[in-house]
Amino acid sequence: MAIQKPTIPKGTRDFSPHEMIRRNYIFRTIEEVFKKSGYQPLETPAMENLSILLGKYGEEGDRLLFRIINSGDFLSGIDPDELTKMSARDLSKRISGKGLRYDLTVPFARFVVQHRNEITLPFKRYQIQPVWRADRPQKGRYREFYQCDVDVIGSTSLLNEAELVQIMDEVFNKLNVPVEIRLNNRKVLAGISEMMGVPEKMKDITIAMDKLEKVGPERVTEEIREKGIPPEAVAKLKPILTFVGTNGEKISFLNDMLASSAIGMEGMKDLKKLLNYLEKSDLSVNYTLDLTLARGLDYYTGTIFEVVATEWQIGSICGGGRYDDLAGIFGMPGVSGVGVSFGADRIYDVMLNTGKFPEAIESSAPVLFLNFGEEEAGYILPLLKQIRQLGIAAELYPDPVKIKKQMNYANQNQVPVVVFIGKDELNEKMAGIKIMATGEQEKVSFDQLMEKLVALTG
RNA sequence: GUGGAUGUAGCUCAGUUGGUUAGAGCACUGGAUUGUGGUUCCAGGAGUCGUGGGUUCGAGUCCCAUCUUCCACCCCA
Repeated sequence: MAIQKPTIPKGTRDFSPHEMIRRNYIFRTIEEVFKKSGYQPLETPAMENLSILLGKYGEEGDRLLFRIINSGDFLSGIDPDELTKMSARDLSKRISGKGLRYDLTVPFARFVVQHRNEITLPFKRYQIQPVWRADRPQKGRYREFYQCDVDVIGSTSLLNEAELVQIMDEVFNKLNVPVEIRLNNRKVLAGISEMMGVPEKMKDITIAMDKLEKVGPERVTEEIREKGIPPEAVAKLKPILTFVGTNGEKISFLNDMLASSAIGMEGMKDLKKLLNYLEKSDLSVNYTLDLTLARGLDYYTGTIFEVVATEWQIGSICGGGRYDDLAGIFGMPGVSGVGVSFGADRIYDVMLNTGKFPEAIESSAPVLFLNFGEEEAGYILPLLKQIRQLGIAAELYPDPVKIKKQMNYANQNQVPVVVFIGKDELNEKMAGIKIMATGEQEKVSFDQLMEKLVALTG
């Protein structure tokens, strides 16, 4: 058999030890913040039944779902004549019943409904797992990527929204990534389309509005007109597109604009309340009311969030919102949830490109014992056990190869402290300690060795 | 899903209008230094030129297909 070069599927990646150390730093930081606010861990399967996933993310989302072909003879029961006439779309329905999860929110809603008798509402959970989308890969866009979700389900209080903003604030503070949090409310967007007299066109309008920052007001109104919305309706939207002001000014402006829309006023009430909570939350991050923020996922109904890094353009690095009906779709109506998702891979890209990873997280073990031979190694084994019991990561080079090579290993792995115990040291009952950064070397008695290593690595 | 670029050693890249055995730097391995890394010097290994077809006496170079990566659109973390 011909040897073929090994490859991995499009849009997937391997993570080297160097990358994993940095990725784990991100995951750890995020998880700590989640835990501190009382969220509990949850994991769900990589695959879900397609009936759970389909129709939750809009038409585009259905297209981007990875489908898993049925096991066994998946063509049995399909008439061969029929097969040739079938569209790829219809065929996929017949031969696949499972798909890879597209996000963590829908599986969470499914979990809540399925285990409703085992959990108490409100239920707060976090979930850090990969998701898959059959999108075309680009910068900051992968087919397999990690989401870090926090959600609370079974509470309509806007205190939950405020808590999520606090979490975003703390996470990005800890990671030292400057961001701007954008807020909006789907009810306000519904109010805007109602005010325009075309409530049924809300989706078209919001998708177009979402592009305002990118293409400008002219192109937005143009796109909306192309969707068959009458000019007098478009004219009503214009002042909203061009309005500039503080959060407070936007609120009072919209209050007047949406006075005739019941749902719009409801959204305004929510926004006002949330902004009021946020003022009292002692936040250090910038948060702005962004009337053009739409969010693509179909299931959002209330508050929506999006976070962008201010120092590196890569799209949103965190996003989410409130969903009133997701549990209802699975047969548990009247249970509202709200949550946000941190995009770990994009956060990694931002931190990498803006140099935010701390140096201190690099080294795997701070102490390396050099290997001078069988006898010396035997002597080092109990020392290794001792130092590890003191909570310091340490390793013994496995082969008695040239010291130059062992030193090079220490250098490459950024080991800060190297311990020499060879024939000479055994005779003197002294250990050599070398500080790699400075090149300094000293000898200490075996009695003092542990104490010295603790001092050097503490 | 639409449009456009890209691919030569582990990495970053040279390679003339198609013409002998495809090069460099870094990295790696060995030596100068039989117990001391990050500097220097010397030597060495390493490439089915993304893959598969085609044109040609002859293809890394031209043509077609396909895959990868990247960019824009769509959409999104």
